[in-house]
Amino acid sequence: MNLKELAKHLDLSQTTVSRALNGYPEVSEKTRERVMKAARDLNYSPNARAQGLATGRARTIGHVIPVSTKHEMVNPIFGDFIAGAGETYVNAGYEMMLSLVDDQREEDFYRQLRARGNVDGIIVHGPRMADKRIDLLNDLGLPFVVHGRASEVNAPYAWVDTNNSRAFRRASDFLLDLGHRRIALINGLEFMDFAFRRREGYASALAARGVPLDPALMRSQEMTEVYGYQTARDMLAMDDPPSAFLVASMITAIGVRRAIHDAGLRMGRDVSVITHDDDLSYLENGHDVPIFTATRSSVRDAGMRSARMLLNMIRCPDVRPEPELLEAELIIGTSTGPAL
Amino acid sequence: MNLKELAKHLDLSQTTVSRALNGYPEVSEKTRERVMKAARDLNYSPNARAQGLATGRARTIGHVIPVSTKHEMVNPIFGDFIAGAGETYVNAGYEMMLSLVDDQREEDFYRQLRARGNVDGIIVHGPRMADKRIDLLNDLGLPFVVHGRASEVNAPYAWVDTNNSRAFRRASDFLLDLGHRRIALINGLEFMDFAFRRREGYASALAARGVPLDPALMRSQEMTEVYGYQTARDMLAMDDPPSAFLVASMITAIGVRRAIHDAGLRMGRDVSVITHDDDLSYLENGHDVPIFTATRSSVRDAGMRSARMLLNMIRCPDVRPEPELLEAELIIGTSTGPAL
DNA sequence: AGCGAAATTCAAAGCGCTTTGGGTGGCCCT
DNA sequence: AGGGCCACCCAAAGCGCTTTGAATTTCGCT
Repeated sequence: MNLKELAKHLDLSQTTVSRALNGYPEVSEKTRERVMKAARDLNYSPNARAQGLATGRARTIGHVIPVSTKHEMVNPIFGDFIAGAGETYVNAGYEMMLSLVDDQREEDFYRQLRARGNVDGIIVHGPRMADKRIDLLNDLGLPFVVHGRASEVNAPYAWVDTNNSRAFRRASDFLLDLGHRRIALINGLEFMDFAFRRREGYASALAARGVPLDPALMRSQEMTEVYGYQTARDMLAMDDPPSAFLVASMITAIGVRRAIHDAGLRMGRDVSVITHDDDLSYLENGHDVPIFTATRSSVRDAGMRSARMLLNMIRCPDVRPEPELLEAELIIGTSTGPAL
Repeated sequence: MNLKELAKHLDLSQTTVSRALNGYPEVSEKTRERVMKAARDLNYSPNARAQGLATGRARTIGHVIPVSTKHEMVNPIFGDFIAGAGETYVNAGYEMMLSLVDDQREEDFYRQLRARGNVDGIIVHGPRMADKRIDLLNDLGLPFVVHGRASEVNAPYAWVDTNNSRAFRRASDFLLDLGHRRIALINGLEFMDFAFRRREGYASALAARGVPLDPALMRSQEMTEVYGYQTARDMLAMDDPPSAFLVASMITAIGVRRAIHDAGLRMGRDVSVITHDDDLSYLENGHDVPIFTATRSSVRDAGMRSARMLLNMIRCPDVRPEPELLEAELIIGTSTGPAL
């Protein structure tokens, strides 16, 4: 069933039918009703490609997740981010296209995305510190929103980000206030911008109290459970072990907790742990009492905000969007206590 | 830059340029070279929508994830599945479209997907036991592959699934062999097909040894960490607590482990735990020695297989694909031991 | 009844590509 | 020299929609 057939069936021109369906005023209410009903009955939906070709807009948003050959893990926050964004798209009548792109051929990929015209805008995931993609996308003139930021990029661009440095500075202060001085940082990969910022927050807090940074207490890796376990285990076995851990994700923190247990210690008494909590749906941080003291910021919410921002940019191309900096809450759980 | 411009630039017809780019034989190697080079230089890529309109194929696969208003969690396995499938699509020149669809309006949604023609095929996620979608999709004639199966559906369809009942039967047998008789099942939502099958495997193993099923030891919920924790905590507080837990996911098993620790018990000595392990990239089950005894089946691999199967179906519409039943490995870790 | 404006409706062009159904020229063969 | 066959290239139609510009109908008023 296509427009032509529907029009013939109704004994109307394609023009009128198209206008009736798209809510144009030049068509009488009576015929509009008639057209709508017929469309429903024959369950007609316009062909998206044809519509796109005619209008020049794809009504599709691209989500591009970089995968490097070395680190091909898909960040577990992805599902929740998508859930938040997806909801927004559905309501606005947009589709969501997903692309995993090898960071070797990123540039090519974005150019093609533009040329092939299958998206009206894109969401950039996992920005690196001096991410080349931002300048490239600005050049291409394709609307985009970055989930996160790229520290060394000066050009303006739209982003939605958690205040990572502030969050980790507060978390560090909290531990310092409890008397901790040997505080380990179990960070994400530090070429990722968020991880870099978290380290900055941590470092500035320590510096403000005159606590020297100890490279032996700072690790940076992909945020798996095993990474948390091994790192904590190794650090706890040091001559001068940390009394507290600042951890970049719940998953990693769970590994840290395992190492603490294995070492026969108790979390929150013998060793303190603060983690960042993305508020993932399947990984609630305890129910009544939080397990981990945590800096919490909902990634699902970030997804919703990013999507909304991007749709606005597409709708009104000339208003420059205000970036959104989301503050993380500091949630006090049972995983922290005074230094012994 | 579009085909017309490129053709004019080369002083050739659109036909020839199109044919040169698409590898048709009716064009001399010399001009093909020339066309290719020009396309690269001017970085021309054909407009996907126009191409789709002309060919009638979208070169896009839809992934449909059901979200109910009650259970709006996105399954954490999703990222890994997508990673597996995505790789396959990239190599085949296909795009991936994601849709979150409320299970209230599923039927409508699939009809529209078909009518709007923005995908050539779809992957069905999270099949329920008597999933209506399968009959619907068979009617619609849109190629599809189900990740999982739907027990009460008789019509033939293409699927890729783990042998969940076998896996849980083996796991149960393993526990029974160790002398356990009070074995708790902490399952996923049992209207989900995989969860139903797992319970069957568990039940049949117990039945075969004459161990009666105890409803007090069987729980069915969305597979979060907190669910595992609360359930295990409650069960361990029973007068006649279980000596072993059979758990539906690593995340949930981590909650179970937490409850065991909190109760002052040791996993693998005082209480045994077996979990299903989807082999997620960020949640490796220990490094050298597995933490959990587990039934393991890579969901990433399932993603790759599903994608390949679907692409084959699209390529050769008349060969009926062979469904793939993947056996889970039983990995022996440190979380199980003889019953006391 | 007649006129102009407003309300409807329509035919046709165009979006950027693929593909059908010819053309044109070169070359071999008789 | 002339016919036939390739190899190569082209013009134009068509995919299903939107939108422009024009045609038709309706209606209020004088």
